[in-house]
Amino acid sequence: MRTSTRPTPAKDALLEAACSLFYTNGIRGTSIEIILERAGVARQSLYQHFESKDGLVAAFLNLRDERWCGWMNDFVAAASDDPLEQVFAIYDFLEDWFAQSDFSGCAFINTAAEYSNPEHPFHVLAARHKARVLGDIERLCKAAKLPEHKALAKQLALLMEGAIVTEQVTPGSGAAAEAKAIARILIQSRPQPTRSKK
Amino acid sequence: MRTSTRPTPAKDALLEAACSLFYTNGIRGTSIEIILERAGVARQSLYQHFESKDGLVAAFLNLRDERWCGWMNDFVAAASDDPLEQVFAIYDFLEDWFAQSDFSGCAFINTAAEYSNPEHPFHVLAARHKARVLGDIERLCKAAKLPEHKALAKQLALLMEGAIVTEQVTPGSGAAAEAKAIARILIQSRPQPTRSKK
DNA sequence: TGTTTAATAGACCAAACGTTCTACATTGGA
DNA sequence: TCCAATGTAGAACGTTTGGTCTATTAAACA
Repeated sequence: MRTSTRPTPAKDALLEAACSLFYTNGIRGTSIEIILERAGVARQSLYQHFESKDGLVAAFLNLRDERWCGWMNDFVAAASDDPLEQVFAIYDFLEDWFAQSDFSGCAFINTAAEYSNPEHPFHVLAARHKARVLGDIERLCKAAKLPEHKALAKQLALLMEGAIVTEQVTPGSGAAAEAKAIARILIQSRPQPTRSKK
Repeated sequence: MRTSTRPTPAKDALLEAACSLFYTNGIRGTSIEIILERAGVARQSLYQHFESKDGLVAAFLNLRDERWCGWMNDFVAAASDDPLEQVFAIYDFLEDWFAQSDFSGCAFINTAAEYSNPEHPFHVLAARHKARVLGDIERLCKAAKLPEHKALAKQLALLMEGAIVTEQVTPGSGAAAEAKAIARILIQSRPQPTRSKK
């Protein structure tokens, strides 16, 4: 057997350290050395559980995807019972996220930036994450009975990306509230749901 | 004298190579070695004209800022005589840019992602570029006599960022047209300029 | 003409990096 | 009790990286 598959203390510590360091310092900006130090784990343990740095990166991206989507969905679900309010709560979630001390933009945008080739495995994982988020937003729009919910979701997702990078490049710009305001206008200006149709 | 200051063939070749490589492969993803090879220039020539890799990076960022803003302003100016149409032309410019074969997102967003610390010199240059772009958009909005032109410009800039990263992570998503459509809605839903006021 | 100045080629260096290897300790079942 | 799994510490390896040093050439110019 080359690499273990079920979690162990060392593996967990490594993933946790990788998650934090890859996120804040980027992938190329984070050395194996620093990860080992942060995790308080022996060198060999890394290669016991991951076949290479790239393997650890992939694990980080998958974990981050799972966690981030969980955070957003949990926040939105807890924000209100009204499906329409849940849509707007997306941007309240962003505001919370931006206020976190270690906020460094979106891990997947950053990864796609570091690995520009769209066919690079890491870039593919980034695109997959964004597709998943878009799906979540579509679900919220549908639940709120908003007309053309898929088209609207694309717009709301674009606003989200805009808010994230604006806040990343220029912290304190209040981009989350800005995006929320735009979202409100977009939804208000929508054609009303035609309850006729046969 | 340590480093020359006026342009020379070798310096130009280096800057050109750096501009292209730093943009598409990122800063940490681009070695001095590859830059020298691409520029067809001797190793020593680099350190004759720039005090270090970081110096070359700074030169790249300044040049890129100058050029990109020039591209956008030229495009917009050439697009129409109508100031309002010029505002919308921002997103036509994006569409053109996205279609370029070497499109790799915004060099400054990418740089801010690679150097997450907002006080890092490169991050600062990124933020300064975005501030400059925002200023350009404000100018366009003001020329189009759009009410609350500064607040509107912030929204239009956010749409721009959203379009850029959406297209970067998921090429072919048509984010430029999407952003333009949202911009249209935003401008239409604005309060009309009150020509009364005293 | 002789002197800068910019350029070249390529050896060299120390550090960092990802990775492998060896040797040893702990621990929980079979 | 013994084995296998999981862990540790740390040396070592080959490569890459950013940067320096030396030596040489070619053109600009007073």
